[in-house]
Amino acid sequence: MARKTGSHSEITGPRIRAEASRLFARHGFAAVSMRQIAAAVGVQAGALYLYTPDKEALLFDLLKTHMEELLAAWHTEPKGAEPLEALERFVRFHIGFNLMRSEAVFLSYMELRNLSEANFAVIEGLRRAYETELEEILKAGQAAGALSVPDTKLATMAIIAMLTGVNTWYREGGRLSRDTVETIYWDMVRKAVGA
Amino acid sequence: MARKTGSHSEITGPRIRAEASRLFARHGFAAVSMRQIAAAVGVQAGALYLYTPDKEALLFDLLKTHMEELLAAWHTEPKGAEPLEALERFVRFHIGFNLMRSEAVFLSYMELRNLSEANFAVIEGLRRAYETELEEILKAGQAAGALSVPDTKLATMAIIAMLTGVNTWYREGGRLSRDTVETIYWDMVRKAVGA
DNA sequence: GTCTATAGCAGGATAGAC
DNA sequence: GTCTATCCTGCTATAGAC
Repeated sequence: MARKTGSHSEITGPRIRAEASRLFARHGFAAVSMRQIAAAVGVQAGALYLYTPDKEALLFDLLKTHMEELLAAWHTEPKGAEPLEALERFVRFHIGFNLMRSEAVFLSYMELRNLSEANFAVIEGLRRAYETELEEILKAGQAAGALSVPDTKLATMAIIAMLTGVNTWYREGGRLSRDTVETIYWDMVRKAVGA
Repeated sequence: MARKTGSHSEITGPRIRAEASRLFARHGFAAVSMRQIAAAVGVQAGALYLYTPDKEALLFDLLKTHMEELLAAWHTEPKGAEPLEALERFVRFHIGFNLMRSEAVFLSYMELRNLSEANFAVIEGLRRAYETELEEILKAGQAAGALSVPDTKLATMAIIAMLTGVNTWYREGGRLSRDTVETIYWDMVRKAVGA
């Protein structure tokens, strides 16, 4: 029997997260109301509180899940045997994954200040762990003489900023394919680290 | 005669912009109330409307002024005679200016979506004009054979993202001086463009 | 030019019916 | 699990006294 209202707990939770992510990315966390999220999902505002204790916890859940999936995805990538191979994999992985999850990436950069101190520290820790992955590649490459940078920490920050920047201008169906963009950026990174 | 309340139009206007900039950068445009800004300035909320027609116009004024000052400052820089000299000047200028105006830079990246369509277009135009300055340097360098990039447009975006990223981690009094950071980044940029 | 006061509305979150 | 109704708070912006 069809009915207007009923139980949908398995589907409503994910839909709330998806719509919240979309709305937060588009308008900003503070500018989006619980009523707007509820309307996008197709439920009443009160129903959201069955799935999250409050608005901030909803944001935290989105950011934490994203960062954990980013790290998990990177860890399943085949490791390059040589340092330059590992670096190329990182460059391509970062661009590819970030374009695939552009909404969540955007949130992770823009909405950190809306987290409580404790929750901020958690996300910050995950971000640092990811950055360390790249820095270790650079250090290993430097030690092996496969590349040469003035400062591995600064090179790490520079490369990540450069790669993440792709998200600000890349549009599907534009002038260049994702793969071409990855290749061009890999070329610039390779040269930048003196390899 | 001293008095508690009175005329301060010459000083209140700039103070409103300064406090609004600080608060918007720290908490986000949507999360800051007109009451908070007024309290920081030391006036009542109603008084703000003598200086701005509404909250969005206040943000637009901050962003527009910043972008215009950025372009004006760049245009007063001595131009390099050779392409590589010009590129080095751009790199050092961008890092230096952005660190000096970190609040406004942050706003210009984070709060664009809180502008009306028309105001957004104005800021976007100024940003594009600035990017074009770098792209012209790269094109000239490419034509002169002083450097080699796969794509000047992508190299422009990559370099700007990389340089602007300094703002996310640089802290005065940290491990490296501003000048050292500029030199390290210039080294990476120079190599990245194959010079 | 600034103040106090307030109109008019929207927000987060909860209570209790179904 | 969802809905309706509501509490309480805070917001932008304006009116009118000083």
